[in-house]
Amino acid sequence: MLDKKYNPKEVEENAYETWKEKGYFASGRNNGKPFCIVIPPPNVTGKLHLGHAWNTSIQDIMIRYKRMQGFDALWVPGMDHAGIATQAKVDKKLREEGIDPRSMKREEWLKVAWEWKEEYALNIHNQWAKLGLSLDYNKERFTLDEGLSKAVRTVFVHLYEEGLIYRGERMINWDPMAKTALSNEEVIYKDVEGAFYHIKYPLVDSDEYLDIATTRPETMFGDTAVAVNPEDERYKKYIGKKVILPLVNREIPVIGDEHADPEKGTGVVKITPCHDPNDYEVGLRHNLEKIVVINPDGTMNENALHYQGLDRFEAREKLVKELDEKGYLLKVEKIIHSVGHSERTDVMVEPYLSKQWFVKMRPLADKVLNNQKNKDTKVKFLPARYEKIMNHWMEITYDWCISRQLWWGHQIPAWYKGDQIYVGMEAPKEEGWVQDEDVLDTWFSSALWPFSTLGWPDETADYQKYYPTSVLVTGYDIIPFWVNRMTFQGLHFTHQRPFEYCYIHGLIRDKMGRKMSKSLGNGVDPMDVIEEYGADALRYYLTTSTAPGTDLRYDEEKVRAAWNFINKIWNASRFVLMNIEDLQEEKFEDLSISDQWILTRLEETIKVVTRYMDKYEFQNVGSILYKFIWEDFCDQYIEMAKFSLESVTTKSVLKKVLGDILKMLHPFMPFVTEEIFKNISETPLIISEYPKYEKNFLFPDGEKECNALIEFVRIFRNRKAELQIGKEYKIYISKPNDYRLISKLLKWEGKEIEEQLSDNYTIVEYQDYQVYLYNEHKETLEEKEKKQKNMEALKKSIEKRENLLRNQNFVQKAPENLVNEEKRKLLEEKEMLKKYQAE
RNA sequence: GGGCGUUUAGCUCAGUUGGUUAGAGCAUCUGCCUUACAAGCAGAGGGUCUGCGGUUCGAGUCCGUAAACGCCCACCA
Repeated sequence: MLDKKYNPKEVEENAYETWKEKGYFASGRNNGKPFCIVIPPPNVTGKLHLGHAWNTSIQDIMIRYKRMQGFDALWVPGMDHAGIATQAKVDKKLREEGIDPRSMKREEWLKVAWEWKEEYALNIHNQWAKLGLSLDYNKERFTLDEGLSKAVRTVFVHLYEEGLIYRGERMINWDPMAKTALSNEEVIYKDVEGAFYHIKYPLVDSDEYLDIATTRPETMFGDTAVAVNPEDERYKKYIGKKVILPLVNREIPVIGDEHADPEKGTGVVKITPCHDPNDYEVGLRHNLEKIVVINPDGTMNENALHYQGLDRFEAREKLVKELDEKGYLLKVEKIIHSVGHSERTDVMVEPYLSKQWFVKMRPLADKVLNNQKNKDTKVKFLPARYEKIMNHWMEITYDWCISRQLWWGHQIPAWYKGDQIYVGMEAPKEEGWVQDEDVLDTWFSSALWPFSTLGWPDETADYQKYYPTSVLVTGYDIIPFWVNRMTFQGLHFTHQRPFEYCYIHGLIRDKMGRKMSKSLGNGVDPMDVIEEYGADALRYYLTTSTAPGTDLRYDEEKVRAAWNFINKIWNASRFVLMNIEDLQEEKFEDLSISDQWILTRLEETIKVVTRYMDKYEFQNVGSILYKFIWEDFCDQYIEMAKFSLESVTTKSVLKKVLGDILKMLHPFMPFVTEEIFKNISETPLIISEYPKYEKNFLFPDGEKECNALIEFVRIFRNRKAELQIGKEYKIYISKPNDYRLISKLLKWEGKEIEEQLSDNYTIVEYQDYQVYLYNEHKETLEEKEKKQKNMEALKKSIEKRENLLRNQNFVQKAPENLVNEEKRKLLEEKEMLKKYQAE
């Protein structure tokens, strides 16, 4: 029997271990159709946040639902090594211990990193358990494990051989803090305060000068030209002349190039090929000299005169001062402009000329775009509009810079010997080959996740059975990083989409709608929420509060409301359990109208819930179950059942309805439902069969009759409340009917009288039910006003309906049942009005 | 500059291919300790569905347009 109070801590304590030990999370337990989800692997950098809790709860609902429906459900767990992020954290930890991480040997450092990984993996496992996620731990993978590394090398070698991976010197995004290259997707543009520095570049052999506006004066040491637009009347006469680079006193040419926009700045732009992507292009067109002035760590190098060794921002400040003192600074205009920042370290990204590995994107992106045109093979987004985001990125794509100057990751399978280069699965056998020091972008391995976790490139049984996967669940923010890349790698290497559906959810925000972040201090730890309200309440709240694809504002009040709902279920279950203790064999004979009503409502609920579950519209499932359980089952049926608790039929119905409710709720709130279900079944709920819509439990006549009864009770209570009648009243039943159930429901404290009295009564009626209600007090003034209002509303409604029915367009074009319905209502309203008038 | 989203009750959000009087939770008001649950029960009030125009017998829903807020992309000397 259940405790008097619902206590999530007790309920959730041991269930997870039991499920896990008994093997219920494991795939391959039955011969059902495969249903597979691979978890978006969390980074081994920290703890899971609310976004993870949301993301994984959604997946667990899908998996538990399909498992109960008899699918062979596989949910693949795993984690991501998260290159830059993890390396940054490990380095930070080492520095705090007084160790310079870069002074370590690579192997030693990796040992520390793996220890870090183990520690955080344990942490994540504990959190998954708290959340109740039914992951198949037999299949767990890590992006750096052997199998996945093999997949990574296979893909790299293949793409290289196809010419889709190349090595080249390009302008890339450089993170001076992590000292590594980044892909374009890892650069976040932020508005920052900066300035246009107007600098005087004197023309050679002339008193004239050009006014150059730049936001980055410190790169001037690397200027190798000044550009004007060839169409610009103001400046085209200077093309071919030379200017003197201030302080450096180097002569550089004035060139004509369309990159110079007459509308922007002063119309004259300095060209620094090594420190600006556009300037780099200009440099190539005009064959300009390339001068690097900034070191990989963001300090100025030997080309920056006496600024050598200074940090780039410090150098800027001092240089501007010097230019001013020497009369080269014309003016400083403060501006707000957007500047690229590293996603992980948040430092300003430096455009940098560097030799890196790239994936040639165009052919791969085209595969995605073409595939999305095919209805049968495309990745189906839920909601569908997110397909546009994928397509957009695939249209504008750039070559993907995949090499990272890090230690934590898959080392690039390329070896060098002098000018020779070898790319292969293993190191060349001969002496003297040295492997590329760099590792691959984390997303390079994540992109293979849906098939590498299932054993690819080997044709394993799992790969054959579960691939392509059924659904991928992720937030819209990582479509460009991850969804796109999985899709093109999947299409290229497995010739199939990696997942049939891509279910997109939003981001979690705080109550004010702001992103949760450490700096704002508005983050919420899901473990704290679980501690207070339980995982079931958190899961139900997260998964039923918004429509797919929209953001969620975290609101503790709503978690409390979810808790409340569970408490209600708990109490209703207690009531049922304490009354079915002696039930031997279930019988569904001689069903009362209330039995028929709840059974019919149950079947209808099963039908609709199943439909929405199949569409993954959990918000709708949530509200339907909430209504059915709280209003239909608790407020109506249980109240009616109280008057026939000794009946085997009533007990049977209570048990059946409760059982099916628990089954439908289980994917959302696995712990509490399993705990209650123990009391009514030998079979664990997690592997029980999901309810099926059964027509032989539909009783439309009984349902209708019971609806009338419920409606009459509602009206009676309503009238009684309006008339402010207390316990003292008399009733006269004017139409013969079975009023026993009603009298119990209404707790008619008043006296039933045998004949009708003449005054101070109100008729309460609905369909076949009619009673005269006598109160001690006269009708109040408000009551009269109310009646008047009702009459007016009725008259209006009647008029509206009459007009509608007079409209031949409506009568002819609208569906017949709708027209009939209108007619029926019109009659009903007219009759009601008549009665009002008669009173 | 290009694209997307949001705008519905005091607050947070639902609202399916257009079809009863637009719903829920929380909050508010009234009355109840009715023995599963007072974290509850029975009732009540509260909406120009952002504005304007159109299509339609009928629009919160479809189309056009304007506004506010938010997001993504591009540019940013």
